[in-house]
Amino acid sequence: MPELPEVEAVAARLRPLVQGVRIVSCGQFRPTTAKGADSAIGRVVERIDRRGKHILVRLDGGVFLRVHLKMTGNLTVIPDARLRASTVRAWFEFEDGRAMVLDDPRALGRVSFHHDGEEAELFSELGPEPFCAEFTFEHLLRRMRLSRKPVKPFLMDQRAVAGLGNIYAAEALFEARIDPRREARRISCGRISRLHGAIVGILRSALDSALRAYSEPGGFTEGENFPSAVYGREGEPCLACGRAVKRIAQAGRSTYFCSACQR
DNA sequence: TCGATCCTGTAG
DNA sequence: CTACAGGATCGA
Repeated sequence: MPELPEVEAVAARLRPLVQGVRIVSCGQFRPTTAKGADSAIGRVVERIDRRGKHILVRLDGGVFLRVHLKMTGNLTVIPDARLRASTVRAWFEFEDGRAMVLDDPRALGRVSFHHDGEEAELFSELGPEPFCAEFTFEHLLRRMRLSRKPVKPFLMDQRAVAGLGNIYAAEALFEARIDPRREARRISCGRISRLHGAIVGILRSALDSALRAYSEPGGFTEGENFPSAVYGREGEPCLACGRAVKRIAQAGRSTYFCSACQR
């Protein structure tokens, strides 16, 4: 489920619920789910940050929990730590009886405990945040010139820019009218400029709708999010030209695109 | 750079 | 039953 916009929405909803609360116990589904989680016991949550698709739960004493939701994870607060859904894979009980839980049917999501000093190394391969000044057209150009990957797997690998996944990479390439199969380094300056704008624009509007969806009373309403132009629309008419949207496999993932509009 | 792998659920 | 899933890592 989550790319940068959804992860940011999860973090935003968490913030007011956990700030200043002390963790008194924790548990996990399997020892690989939340490595080092016990070290969080007795600490107070100071802040929730996000870096790419990672959620950082800052704790007192210069440490943090890193949470990655992978495909189907969700990080929420439940009112009673004892009443956990069967899909909860890691939980952190608070003094007041509530709990922050990693709920993930597919159990791919991970939590890990770190000292602040490890942060730089932890994210040394992670590209800049798409909404930060560091993510410029020049930066994208430079990175693209170095990669022989097809541009869509290139965008998904988190090193050129953090936070894009299978949906928004496809959507950005559609908006920029670029063929997802094209080698990154063989794409012209003009197209890269369009792509840069499309990445920021797509993530911006997806973030807006994710924040809206998460703030509504019903909570998280999946699918009601961002209306896709190409993702998941195999065989349906391209919104620009009417020809059928295609689906191909790239690096083991589905890629949706319009072979007429994207060249 | 590609395929297998981690996991479970759901759609066809 | 098989295919596939809004992710990422690992080894060949």
